[in-house]
Amino acid sequence: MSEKFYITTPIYYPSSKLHIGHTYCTVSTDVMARYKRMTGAEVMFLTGTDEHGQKIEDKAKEAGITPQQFVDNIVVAEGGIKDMWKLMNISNDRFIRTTDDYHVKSIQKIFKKMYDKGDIYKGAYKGKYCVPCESFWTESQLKDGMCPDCGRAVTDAEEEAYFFRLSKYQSKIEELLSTTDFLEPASRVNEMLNNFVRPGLEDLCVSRTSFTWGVPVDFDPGHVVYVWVDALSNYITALGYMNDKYSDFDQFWPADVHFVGKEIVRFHSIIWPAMLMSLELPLPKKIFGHGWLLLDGGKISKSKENTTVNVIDPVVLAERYGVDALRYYLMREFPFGSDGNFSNELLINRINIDLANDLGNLVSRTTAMVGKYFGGKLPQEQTADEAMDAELIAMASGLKAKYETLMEKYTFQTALVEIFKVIDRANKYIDENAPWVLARSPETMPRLARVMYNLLETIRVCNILLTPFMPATVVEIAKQIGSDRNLWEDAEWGLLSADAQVVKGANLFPRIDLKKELEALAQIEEERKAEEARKSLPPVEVEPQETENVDFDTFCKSDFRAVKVKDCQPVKKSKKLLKFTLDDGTGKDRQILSGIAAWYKPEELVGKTLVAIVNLPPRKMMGQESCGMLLSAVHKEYGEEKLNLIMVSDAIPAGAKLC
RNA sequence: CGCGGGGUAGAGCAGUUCGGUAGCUCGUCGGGCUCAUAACCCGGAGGUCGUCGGUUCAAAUCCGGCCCCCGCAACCA
Repeated sequence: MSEKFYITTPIYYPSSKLHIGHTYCTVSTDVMARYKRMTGAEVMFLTGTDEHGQKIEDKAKEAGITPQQFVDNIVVAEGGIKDMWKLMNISNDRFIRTTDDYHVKSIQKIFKKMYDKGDIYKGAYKGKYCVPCESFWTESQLKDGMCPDCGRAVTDAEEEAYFFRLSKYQSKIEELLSTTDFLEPASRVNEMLNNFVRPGLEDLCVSRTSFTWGVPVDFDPGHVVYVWVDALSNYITALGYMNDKYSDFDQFWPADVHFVGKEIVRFHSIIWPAMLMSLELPLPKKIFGHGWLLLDGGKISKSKENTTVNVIDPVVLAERYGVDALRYYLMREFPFGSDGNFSNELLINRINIDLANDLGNLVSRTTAMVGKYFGGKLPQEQTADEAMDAELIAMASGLKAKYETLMEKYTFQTALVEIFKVIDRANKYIDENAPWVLARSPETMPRLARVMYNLLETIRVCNILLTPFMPATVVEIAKQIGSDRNLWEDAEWGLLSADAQVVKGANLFPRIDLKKELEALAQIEEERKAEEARKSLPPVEVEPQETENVDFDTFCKSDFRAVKVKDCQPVKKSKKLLKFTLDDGTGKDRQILSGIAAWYKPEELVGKTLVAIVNLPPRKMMGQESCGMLLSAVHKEYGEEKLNLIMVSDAIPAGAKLC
């Protein structure tokens, strides 16, 4: 009986378009799934979408459509998530949507089962409530003790809700994380233990009454199941747990691995196993938290205003460079498990160096020579040269075992590095043997034939191992070298049939002009941004005016003065604050901190005459005292906040009162 | 002492689990080749592996102190 392998991506939240980070995660999972399938395992590869929740309900309302229509647009409509995975050549066996009927019914049963067991109980959700917004907030979400949305006062309030007894499983979870390799990479384990588990797990609120777009709690109208139970359970409902839609739960559960982004490691390594313990089901064998793709801005464009010049739309990138090139880059550039910097420049360089210069060129020069010297078919008479051939053959022969070890550990980057070491060696082998010299004399033709054969064999073995990463390209390469031995068990030396028909095909990976391409991408991105802004947002937006009057005396108490900037510095560790040393006419320096670092460079403000209110009580920010506040005009352009400091004529002396 | 990640050649990174000649890509300088996608191959220059101390025959790697950077958080009068 063959080994089974169940692997999943997270189910993504379709509140807007997916980006390259989602692609990264899904491609990784696909690579692993394809690898396992290749080795003969019975694979179940699941991905999907998490479609409920307040945010989607709100967005749908905004757009004037039903939540179901809204998610359909993003998930199944043309250019939606399903299309995107098709484009990326994702080989998922199943796609679950939490709005699928069978899932909804299963969730209700799961919820009931945990309730009947006593692991879910009815309690009160205590929090701060903003009446106008009809929203609950936690203490930490509040802004200066006020509603973060509207800025108005909040009141203590309680709402009836269901809770999951997470606390009950504390010690079991702690043991699971600290004594097994359930969660990888290990660096994430400490994070979980120190931050969440050891301080104590609190019971988890698993229902809401504040919105309706969710799975209804069938025994208590008005309540809907909150994200934890609804979303995490997808991994079992998609196999048919508590539903009739599928029936392979017994075959595939427990999952062999859940690939997840580091932001949701917490849910998968703490809440999910606790839920499964409650349901008395086996736990998945592993949670693997991969890293994030970070964007490095400002590298290409120096402009402060527009730092995001990287096109990160995977569709655009795949269209321009090919799906396989993009897949390769994602898997080759970053160690799976830690963060990496995504940039278009790295992408293009990687394609040029590895795929065009090394792999593509190797295939090209090899097939060209077999065509040129032998008309596409190698003769039987071949002469080996032990000294010349040994290293190449050894490397190619040993590759499969190395590769397997690395793939089993999810170290995709290193696996690819190993393959390309062999490809590099083959390029060198050509130089060492100088086939063009061998071709000059009839006596050396048998040797030439052997050299060619060794090259074809090397390409064939590498090509097989590249299958999970570049599923389309490997088919083309196999065709060019005339190989019909392309399976996992064929990744051994010496299997290419004697009468293989070699044909030189089109270039697999044309070289890309880096400079031109970066410019083109920057332009696409700019156009896209402008387009979006025009479509969805007003060009200029200002705050609505206050309707309440302020009495004259109160107004007069505010002391506004002209001040001159003597010095201005960024505040350490703060992205937003600038520290001003000001001349306010009193002869004593005044220090004010202002959150405007996003709009101004410190040095450009020195010497300017600004307006400040000087009789506000001093306030500490980031450990420093701020005495007053600088006045600015604020508005929005295409949804983007704009801020302009009030600058007045330098003819006005420091300390002049404004009234 | 809020939590975590990191500091290795001009740039970008691997190596740190389990100490033993410091490696890869780009760039740069010089050479070779002409089969190939102006690609390929060889060689050179360039590193006190953040810093100080400890353990050791031996430290990028283990231990301790410190400095700096980046996320999260906080702050944003």
